[in-house]
Amino acid sequence: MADAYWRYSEALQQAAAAASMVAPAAALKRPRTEYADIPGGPEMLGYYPREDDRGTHHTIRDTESIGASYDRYLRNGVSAYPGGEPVRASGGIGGLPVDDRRILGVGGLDSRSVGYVGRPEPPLPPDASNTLFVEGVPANCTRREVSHIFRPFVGFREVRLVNKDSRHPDGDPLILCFVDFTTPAQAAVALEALQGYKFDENDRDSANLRLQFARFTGPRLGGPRGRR
DNA sequence: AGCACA
Repeated sequence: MADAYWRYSEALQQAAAAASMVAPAAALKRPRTEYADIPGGPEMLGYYPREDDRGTHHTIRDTESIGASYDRYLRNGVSAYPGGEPVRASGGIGGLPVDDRRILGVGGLDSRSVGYVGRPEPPLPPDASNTLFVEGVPANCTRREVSHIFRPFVGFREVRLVNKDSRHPDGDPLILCFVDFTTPAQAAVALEALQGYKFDENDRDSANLRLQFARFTGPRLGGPRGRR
């Protein structure tokens, strides 16, 4: 898992470096002659002894070229960088099916929850609800502990734990968990991010969380077995 | 479909 994460970081750096190398805008805005006579010029980027001559403009230019490189990187995608295996946007980190688009695009249309890089929000499933149904919570788990897991997610409202008897007479008591979010989109973010979350990373039992959208109880939704 | 609270 650490391996996958490491490769991801490396891919980002290499992609950015490659993009800046070939970006024509960068070549135009950085004439070789400017630091051809400066020993170790490229390493001195951002440092100018005579700031009255060079400061402002060059700072802006550097920012622009970096932005251009990043734009190019975004357009081409991670898999465009030469060499190495492509890193997929939905690549699982340590087996976790984490979709970084959903994580980065937290909140989506809701301007109050903007705080990350804006990305188009993936379509929500038709059964999406603002409440998550969570299975796999250990029996000795407290409400406070579950809250610690879900609280960082934008739109988190509250968590409810419900004790249920095991179907088997000798089984451990089961804990059902419901987590409320403000919007279904915010619930979807937490669902994707915490799917398969290992509650105890040491315990061999390592209860994994299974998250779904809570289904609506009671008479509605087109009758008892209403499939539209 | 081991889905409850309002």
